[in-house]
Amino acid sequence: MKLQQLRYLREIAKQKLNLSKAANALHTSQPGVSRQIQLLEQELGVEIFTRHGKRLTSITQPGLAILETAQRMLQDADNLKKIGNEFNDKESGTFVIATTHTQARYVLPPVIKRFIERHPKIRLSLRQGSPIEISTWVSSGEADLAIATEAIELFDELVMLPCYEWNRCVVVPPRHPLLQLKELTLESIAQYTIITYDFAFTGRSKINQAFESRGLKPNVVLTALDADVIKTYVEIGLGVGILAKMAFDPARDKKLRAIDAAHLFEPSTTRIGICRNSYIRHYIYDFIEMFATHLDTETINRLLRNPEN
Amino acid sequence: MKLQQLRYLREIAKQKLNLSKAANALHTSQPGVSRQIQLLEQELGVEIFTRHGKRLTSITQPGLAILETAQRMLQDADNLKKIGNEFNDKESGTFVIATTHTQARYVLPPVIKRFIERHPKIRLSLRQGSPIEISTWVSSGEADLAIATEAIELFDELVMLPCYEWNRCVVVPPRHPLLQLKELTLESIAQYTIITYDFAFTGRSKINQAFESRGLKPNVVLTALDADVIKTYVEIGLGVGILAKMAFDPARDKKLRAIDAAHLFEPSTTRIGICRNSYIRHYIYDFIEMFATHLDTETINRLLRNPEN
DNA sequence: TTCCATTACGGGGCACGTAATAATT
DNA sequence: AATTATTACGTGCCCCGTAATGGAA
Repeated sequence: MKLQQLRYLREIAKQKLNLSKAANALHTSQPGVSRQIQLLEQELGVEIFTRHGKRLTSITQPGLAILETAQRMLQDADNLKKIGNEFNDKESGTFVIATTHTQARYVLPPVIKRFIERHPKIRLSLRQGSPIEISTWVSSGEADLAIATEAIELFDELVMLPCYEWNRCVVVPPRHPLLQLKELTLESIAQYTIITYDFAFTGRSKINQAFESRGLKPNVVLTALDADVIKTYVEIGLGVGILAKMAFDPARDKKLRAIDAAHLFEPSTTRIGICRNSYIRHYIYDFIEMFATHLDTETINRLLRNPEN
Repeated sequence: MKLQQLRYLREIAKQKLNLSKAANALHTSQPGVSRQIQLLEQELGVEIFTRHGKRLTSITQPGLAILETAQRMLQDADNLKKIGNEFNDKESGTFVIATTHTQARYVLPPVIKRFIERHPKIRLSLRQGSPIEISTWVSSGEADLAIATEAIELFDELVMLPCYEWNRCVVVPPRHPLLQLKELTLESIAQYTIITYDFAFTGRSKINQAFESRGLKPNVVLTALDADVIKTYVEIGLGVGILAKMAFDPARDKKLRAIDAAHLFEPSTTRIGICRNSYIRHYIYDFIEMFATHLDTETINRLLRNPEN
């Protein structure tokens, strides 16, 4: 059994059973891949794929089990390389953070500034996407870390590290009637059209819950992928915005006013997602601790071992 | 990077850094091993071993990390083969149970009888040893399962599945004074010389605890590795025996009398130890469920994922 | 007809074995 | 002197790439 064969296998699965595409993606020849898969099947004594004549049509039951194990082996092979780099040259390497707009725009900048000051030789990159995309990237090894608020509990191979809780605010144009109220209520908000995050994003479900629990049906006229869009539409008077408090900056957003809404919605927790089986280089530990000071190396390791404590 | 290289690495570590012995154990040549290790070190960019001239003297820090990952990869490689066999021929295979005397002699026989009736083509073997040895075998993959009562919590890579609790009894020759008592007490036992299990065996520590908590210093004249030896010496009048209740069979042990001692000593729990990352063939699930009916496949899988629930 | 997997075949790289060497104990 | 790791060197296997073939859509 060769690691190559497992790489071929993984790529075929990734390319939805198209062997030619897999060969292409791996910059090798079609026959080579075909042959190695056959050899692997022969060695293990089972068919990994079902074939209709000369097409791969599906993965067999043993094939699934094999694929799963193969993926872990390949990840470990990557880990070996990471270990090599780690001790080889501690201060260079790559670091891919997958995150959502809100984090990238409002939370991460100061952290990243400190990080690149401390680790100038690390090639850092940010990949922005939806929570689902983010999780996929991390679990496939394309990214090292996910930072998001929702929907990353779905992936088995990711371990979630709670970082901090945050609340929401309501943003309105200056002189908006809501600014006159002594205390902001859900009922008063519901009188206006609402602009907020898209579903499956930054704690959107918490907003829905709050309104539903009071029997209110808010009129959401626009859902956006990021806070900047929301603010823009609030500015032009399309409605009131509900967004994460950290996404409002009085110095910057002079054309808007924010009203604290912490008492109206459940707080959300932002988490770091990290692939359970991946080797963690020292600068990644360092980054995590910068981002959430309570997550020191020891704590992280404990959480990685016992996911649910 | 080649799996062979990792095998060489693992074997060198196993042979305490003696490269020649490793080459021998793997039925290959010394230079081949040496060379491949060098290539691996070169590829990963770190030294795995420290060398004094031409001797391997120790494993470096990165070497340790590499070794650990390599071992998991090799185990996964084994798992792939197991998966192959599993689907290839469901009813043949091998099954090595590592266990202690007490289990092998008094508990396992009926279970094993049923097992070989149901899976006649499986090559089953029992390996008897001390709890430490047993754990080592399972964690190194030499055995599939450990069945024991103590000391198997020490190995990180083993998951323990609690099977059943058991208590102790005191065995004495016929017409022994202890048989006249209305109720057996630790004080009355302590008046006699005692024969029981060796340290680190079948719940020996529970026995010590009980006496100590009453401020008693029992006079243990003989410690044995198994119940048969204990019984033999009790028969010849050397003292009273304390052993697992299941190790006394009135039909067989006609020259002895047993007195229940469940109220004197904390019960012990017998557990199955299984290597966290190994692929479990269906007949092994089957065996475990025969041994402890509450451990069905689903329960086992859950425990494997969340070790401590 | 096109796309795609498999079979056929040849070349080159590399893993392994034997032999020789060097360094420790 | 004995043990043990490394270097030198040749051979054979096997992986891979090109070309050709055979099924599916």
